[in-house]
Amino acid sequence: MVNMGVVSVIQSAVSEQIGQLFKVDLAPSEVLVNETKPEFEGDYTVVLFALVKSLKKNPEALGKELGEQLITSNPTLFSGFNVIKGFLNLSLADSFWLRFLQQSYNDPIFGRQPSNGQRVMVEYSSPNTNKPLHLGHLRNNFLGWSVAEIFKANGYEVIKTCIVNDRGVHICKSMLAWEKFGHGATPESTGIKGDHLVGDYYVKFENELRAQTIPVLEKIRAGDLSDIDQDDKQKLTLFISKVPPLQDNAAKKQEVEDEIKEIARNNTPLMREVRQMLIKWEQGDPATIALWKQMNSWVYQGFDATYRRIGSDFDKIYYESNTYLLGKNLVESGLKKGVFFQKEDGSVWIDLTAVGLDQKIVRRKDGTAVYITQDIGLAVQKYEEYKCDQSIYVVGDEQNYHFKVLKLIAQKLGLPAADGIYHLSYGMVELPSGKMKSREGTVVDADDLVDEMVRIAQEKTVELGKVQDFTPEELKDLYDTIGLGALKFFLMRVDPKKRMVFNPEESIDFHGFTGPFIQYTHARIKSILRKEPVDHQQVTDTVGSLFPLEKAVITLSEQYPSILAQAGAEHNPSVIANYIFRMAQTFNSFYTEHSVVNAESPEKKQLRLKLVQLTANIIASAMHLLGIRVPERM
RNA sequence: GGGCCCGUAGUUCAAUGGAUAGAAUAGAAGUUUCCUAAACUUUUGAUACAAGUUCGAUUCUUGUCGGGCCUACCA
Repeated sequence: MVNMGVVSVIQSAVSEQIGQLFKVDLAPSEVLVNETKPEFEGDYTVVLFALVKSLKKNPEALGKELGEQLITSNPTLFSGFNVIKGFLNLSLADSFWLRFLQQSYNDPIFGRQPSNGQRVMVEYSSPNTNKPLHLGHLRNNFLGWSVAEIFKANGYEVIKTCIVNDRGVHICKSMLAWEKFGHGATPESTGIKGDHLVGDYYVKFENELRAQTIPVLEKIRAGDLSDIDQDDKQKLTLFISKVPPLQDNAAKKQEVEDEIKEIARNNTPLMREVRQMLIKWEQGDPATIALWKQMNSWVYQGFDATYRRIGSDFDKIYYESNTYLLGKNLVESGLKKGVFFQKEDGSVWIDLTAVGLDQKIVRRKDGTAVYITQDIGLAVQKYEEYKCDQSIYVVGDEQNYHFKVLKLIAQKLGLPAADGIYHLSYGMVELPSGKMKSREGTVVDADDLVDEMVRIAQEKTVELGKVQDFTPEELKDLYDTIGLGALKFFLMRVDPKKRMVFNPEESIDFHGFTGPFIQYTHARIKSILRKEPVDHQQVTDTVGSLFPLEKAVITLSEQYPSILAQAGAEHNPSVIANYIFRMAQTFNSFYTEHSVVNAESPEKKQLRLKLVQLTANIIASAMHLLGIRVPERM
């Protein structure tokens, strides 16, 4: 890996000295180097315990010997050391930090890697066209966009894509409800944003469906199955027979009851009508297609506005209506290769029991492709179009199993795209009251949330009254910057893999571990730089030794390139969020303790100006990778 | 029934097997003649439980308890 951060320099130096002193081969990556804890003297610490055994030395002696050897062989790097228990604490020479500062302070792309010739695709957002975006989509969009930028920063060419789920029973629900209850309503006639309008009819459908389910369910409970479809009758009878033995097991009983309810829902007149509509859509019925196009176009107008607002963009958009038939020919070739097998009824399956999974259907008995087959087909199409080395799917963790199977099938089929499949799985966003449920109307709408954040940013800014000379356009821009910055930072500061709780009260806070805190740090630096230009002359050792807080800021700055590498390797923007917060925090302490403009000497002033400029560059760069803008003033 | 994931201060989050488990917020106490106080400083407070591996465990293993997700010829 091309990471010549100081940590890897130390690792190499230790590895080399161990080799010379003890004739032992130790890879640099095996040397454990940590930041020295603040209560001890030093900058970085080599942890020696692991070496003690193989070298047969006691930790103290080993540390002393190694420390002396390191200093004599690297006099420009190390200025001192101490050994406590098994920890070798190394101090790095001020001149080293000054050299680093001189090289980096004016580098606008500090930390970014040159092109590595690799191409990666990031698929994210992937909305359904039957309702507007919500809080969960925001986490997805922010993560996807950010990971794409992080990969660019690590030298990859990136293609951002989106698969729009524009067909299927869900959109038919909105269409049917609009037909029945819409009276020709349009976004223009109602003044409602297109995606919200369509979503309203989806809700209307669900409400109507709930009402229709009640009598069906009552009839089932009364033992009358005459209204139930043939295919469902058997399942239903089975479930009903399961209920009485489960009286003591509330959770299990609920599960079975839910299954029964689901069957009841599917046997309402409304659901029958919706399925009829889907069949008409698949047959290409002109009226159905026209209505579908009409309503989807409303949704796209709405989505476009939201995407523009939150800063999501795509290089290529796929539509499920164009891709849902893909993958059928793969089934044929899979059968020939013996990867798949056919059951008596004609359905095609793959047997994954050998790797601890189940059998999975890949083609229905009626010959149509299932979801996973379409996904494989799309993966192939993507590869043919872009030949990406990696294909990252930003999809919620409820689909972990799906992607595991997807990759396995692709590998068994020997597809060239197979090994590059990576599921960036993220946890659900929950509310303090629990999970968001669209059927219960507890979903936090994306547009509403953004509006609310921006509104609070405005309120707070007006209250502080620091930018009263801004034009109305500048103010609007600033409110957007702060409001969206707070929201994005809040959703990305957590490890993507983990579930997270969104508390509306706390997430609108602009203090502490938040986006605005970091934006504010940037604005204060810019204020200094407006007052005093940076002198580009070489900093020399005559400035005197570095104060702890000066050194702390430089040390953190130096870590930025390896933080970017780590964030990329882990597909994890929260690494950057945590880092940049720590950077801002440390800088603020420095800012309070030491004056830049009124520094003790002209040399110190120039040193600090460079330090301050480097910090501003890093903050702007890191925040950009999170999709967050930083203001000149706030 | 089977599989996967998660339990850390009141709350929301950190911690490649390494030093006395870090932050933020909430609570308590301070800091504006000085580059923007959306800031800074001090302070109270946590590894669900029980064994095991290890010089050393929040981290690895097993069990218990508590939560989530998957296990559809839905997408």
